[in-house]
Amino acid sequence: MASSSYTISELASEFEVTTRTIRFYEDKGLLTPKRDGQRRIYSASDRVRLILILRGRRLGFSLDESREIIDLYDPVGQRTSHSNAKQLTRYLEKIQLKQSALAKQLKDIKVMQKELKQAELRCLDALKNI
Amino acid sequence: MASSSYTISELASEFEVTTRTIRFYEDKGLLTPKRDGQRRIYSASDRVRLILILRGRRLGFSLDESREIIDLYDPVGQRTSHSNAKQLTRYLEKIQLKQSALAKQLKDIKVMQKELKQAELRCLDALKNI
DNA sequence: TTGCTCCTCACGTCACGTGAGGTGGC
DNA sequence: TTGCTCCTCACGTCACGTGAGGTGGC
Repeated sequence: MASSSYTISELASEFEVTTRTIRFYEDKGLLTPKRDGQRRIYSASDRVRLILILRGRRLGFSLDESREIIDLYDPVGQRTSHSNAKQLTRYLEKIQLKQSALAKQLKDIKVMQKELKQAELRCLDALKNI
Repeated sequence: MASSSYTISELASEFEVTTRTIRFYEDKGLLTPKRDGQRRIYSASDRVRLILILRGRRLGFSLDESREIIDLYDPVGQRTSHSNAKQLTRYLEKIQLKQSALAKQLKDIKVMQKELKQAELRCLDALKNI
């Protein structure tokens, strides 16, 4: 495959964030693009990490939580820290914690959707009766 | 029904937030409790507003967005601002905007759940093969 | 008097927004 | 030279966290 690299403004416009936001994530150690002189060069994997960070952001995660999520996606076995049972169990617990947090959020969304639906109906009804 | 009023610490412990957080919402005009001397007295409707704010917070909404949500729940017809078709249409549009935002968030959650499930399986598999 | 809960500043932090001022190659 | 995109400070903002220091009634 061809060289898949990106400039900061390419990523910024693709994901509709400011360049400041992307630089901020680098400052916090979440992204580590290469450099061409002063210019930042982002790889395909940098781009994937950014996608994960921004999805976390949309769900209200802190950067530390997104950092964890990225670590959780890291394939098992590619890191020596996962090579023993103790680490794997700890890792599994973290995954399950995130899962229950997501389940709770899903519940919140469904409740809010139901309530908005009702508000919509009340509104349509009021419009009809004008 | 009996007097349903609450102290700040009662609400704080019920919803697991700090009293600072609740006072902050008052500072921003989202809550307007009565006073008994210096002490704040929260009504049942203050409590409902707090519930809505905190649900918004769990979904990553800003306080201004939560303020809008609260307004959207406000029953049609109890506010004169809704008495004409133009206002009702504007209101309906806002509801539908929120609905599509929630739909997007729901999608994000489902993707993340799927990925965490895969990470969980990889992990369980690695544990089995130790 | 001691505890407890409440209160009001007020400075700190996190995740950026928003200029200010400067550089580099078509 | 002019534009464009990139860069590095650095101060501002939002949503609180976290003490500091003080009050009031059992």
